[in-house]
Amino acid sequence: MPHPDAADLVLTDVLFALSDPARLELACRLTEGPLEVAACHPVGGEIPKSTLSHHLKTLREAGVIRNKPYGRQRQVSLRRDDLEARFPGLLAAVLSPALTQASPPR
Amino acid sequence: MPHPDAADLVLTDVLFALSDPARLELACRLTEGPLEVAACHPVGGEIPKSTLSHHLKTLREAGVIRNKPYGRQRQVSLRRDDLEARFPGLLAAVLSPALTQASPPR
DNA sequence: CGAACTGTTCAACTATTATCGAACCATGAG
DNA sequence: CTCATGGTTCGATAATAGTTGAACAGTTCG
Repeated sequence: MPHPDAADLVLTDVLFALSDPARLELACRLTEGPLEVAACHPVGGEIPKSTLSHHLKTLREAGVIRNKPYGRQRQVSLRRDDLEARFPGLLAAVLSPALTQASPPR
Repeated sequence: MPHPDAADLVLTDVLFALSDPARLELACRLTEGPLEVAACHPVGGEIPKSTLSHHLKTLREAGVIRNKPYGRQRQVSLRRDDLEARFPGLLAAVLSPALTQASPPR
């Protein structure tokens, strides 16, 4: 299961991966810590496994997340350091408005 | 020719608009100042007018650029202040790596 | 007015992306 | 080994995005 090197991250690929509401929302939740794939379903409700897996693949191939075996499941985590090294400030700038938008208004 | 209000800018739309290499490169050039549409062609070479107009539409509808009549042509400009107000730091985080990537490597 | 100039819109086509069921693969438990 | 569990991959279809020529619209100049 291939992950791009930190130095090879492509900005347009990262932006594209985060330009989908479901993927952006997941990236936000991953700032809290790693999740198993089963916990990566959108907040609204369950989606088919294959659809979820496709979104994870998009994020992984762009270098936004890491997806590694973890016992009989897999652990999904945000590649914070790699993203910060390659695109300083980007993650904060993208996720902070998304987080405030997600939190309950008032 | 509709432009979204600054308060209505949608993050995923902005990210999507900037996730295309040609559009991202144009956004970079617009940091230098406004351009006429004819000057918005990608650096590599000319593209059909209708294709260029389509990319400008994508950027405009996302709220990244403003496109206003200017004599017999149109002036294209970056909506820096509006973007900064809605998504602080985003533009800098996105364009600074793109700018260094564009400048001659050494 | 009428022609030239600058861009946008339209319509058709192509290409990429999303969605989802079914088949498949690996791991751990019995 | 066998079976259940947790996820990925495959293949087909639907939806969205990109590309482009041609037609159209606004502005300026003669």
